[in-house]
Amino acid sequence: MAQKNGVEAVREALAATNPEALERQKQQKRVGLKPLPNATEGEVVLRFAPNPNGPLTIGHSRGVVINSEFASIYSGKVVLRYDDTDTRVKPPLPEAYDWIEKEYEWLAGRPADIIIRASERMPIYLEYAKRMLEGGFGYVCRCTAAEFKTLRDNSHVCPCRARSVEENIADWVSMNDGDIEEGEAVVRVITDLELPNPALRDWPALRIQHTPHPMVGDEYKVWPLLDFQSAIEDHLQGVTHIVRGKDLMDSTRKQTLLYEHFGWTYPETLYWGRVKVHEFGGFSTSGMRADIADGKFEGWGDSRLPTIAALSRRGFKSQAIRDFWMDLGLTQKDISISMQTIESFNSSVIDSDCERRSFVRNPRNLSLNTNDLPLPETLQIPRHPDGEIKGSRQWLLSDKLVIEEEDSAAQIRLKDFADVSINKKDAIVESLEKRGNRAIVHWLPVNQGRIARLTTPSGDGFRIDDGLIENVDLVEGAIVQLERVGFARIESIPENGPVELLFLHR
RNA sequence: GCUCGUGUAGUGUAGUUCGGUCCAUCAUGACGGACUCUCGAUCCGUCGACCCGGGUUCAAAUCCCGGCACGAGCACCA
Repeated sequence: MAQKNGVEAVREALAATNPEALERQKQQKRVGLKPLPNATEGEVVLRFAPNPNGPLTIGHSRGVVINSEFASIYSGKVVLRYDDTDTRVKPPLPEAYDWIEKEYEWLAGRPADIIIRASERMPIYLEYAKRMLEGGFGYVCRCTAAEFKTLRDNSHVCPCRARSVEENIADWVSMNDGDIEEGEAVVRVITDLELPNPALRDWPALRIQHTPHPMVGDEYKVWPLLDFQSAIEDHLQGVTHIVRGKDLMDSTRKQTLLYEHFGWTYPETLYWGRVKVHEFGGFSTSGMRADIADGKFEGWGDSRLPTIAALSRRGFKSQAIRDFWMDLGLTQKDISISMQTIESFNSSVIDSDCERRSFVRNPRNLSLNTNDLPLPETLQIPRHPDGEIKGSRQWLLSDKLVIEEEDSAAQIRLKDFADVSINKKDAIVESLEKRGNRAIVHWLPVNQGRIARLTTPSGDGFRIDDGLIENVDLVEGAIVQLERVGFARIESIPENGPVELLFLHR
């Protein structure tokens, strides 16, 4: 119509039939999370359930941020639950429980409302397993994994299903007594074998593990798998909404089947997609754990690792990580993002309260030739160029100074000081006023500097820049912006030896 | 292979429920400029997208059908 009769004709037609369409606002980007389905203010219970086989990674931080944000929107609660019911494949790391608790609090800005460890609640899960067997909707399967897979893939009934409740209970007791070896029995949930997704058919709920648990020892011989433990616990904690990765979609379906057996209603469930960061690839906790053991990394806080510990150590603020995830929102799309994006959020958070310092890499020594011009004895340089931080740093001028070798040019401007020309080992002052468009470089009077070393994660290793840092109010742990270099964290200021600087980002 | 999910600029993201000034939002990025005694910050501008093909309709990013691509699950891991 618009083509034939013009836009006005469309307007008129719409005015007659659908006036609202004309008043539509210009598009705007929705900010914040979409509302949770079926959520009641004050009654929302969410959960964040990591495996404590290592500290939290960037990947986990999405779960912390999204769940805690929803909780805050609805004045709800978040249950921090340690899913530590695997003693062998991904065994828990005892220190990780405390780490995760602290990292959760750091990321969310407040502690989790409830903290529970699955391994401490084993009697409950075992009791529910027994009820399942007694109720006839679960059975002990003595097939090997391979045998069962063949049956399952062909929708054939496992012969173990035909056994009586009494036989099942007898096996169950033997399993728990440790009389059946690992791999020789498993408890399954009875489902419809015609389910289109083979993964759901008679799925395994508990298996035998004789390896001692790092936290509770060898008290239990039968351990629940994630889908069983998680399902029971979500119900017990009154979880109303589950927000998790979409790799767990099949878990939702399995757990829903179990809920139906028990007569419970499954929580509302939302998902996010897989995330990769260009610089890191995926975030495998087990992989990192192995690499650390192999000595490839210095520890969980190694600045090359995508752990929260490393990020925080380098100087990323939790606010930036929250802003980042909130900007992404909750989508099921698999994405691959760049650290640059997170860095940009971090810059916005830290720039206005980071003091500036001069750090001269690869220093070239020069003598200051005053050229008979009257020079001040000291220089006053702002701590922050935009006055976000009041006050100035004071430099005592001396007759020796350094610039970066790479900045060597015939004529340069020593930032906040003077135009000089370089002649062999001399820096000859030409003017205190800035004239022309010569390059402005950062520099340092030699006696104002202190030996320092800047470490930058680079590929599999590190890049080290030795240099001189401005020795004014250096505070261990502080993040400063090294002029023309980038943000860095002051790692340590030893009595003797170089100040250690860890590069953050530009 | 089977099951499930997802496709909007380089990267992310809004809009899709309920079709309508949507020549499609915002951020980040790249490029250019202004400002600034940092290569930072700030400001201005430019670039750049509805997976493909049909269909319904006055009108499709949005609804329908069919493809294609990508991802995940198919563990006695979480």
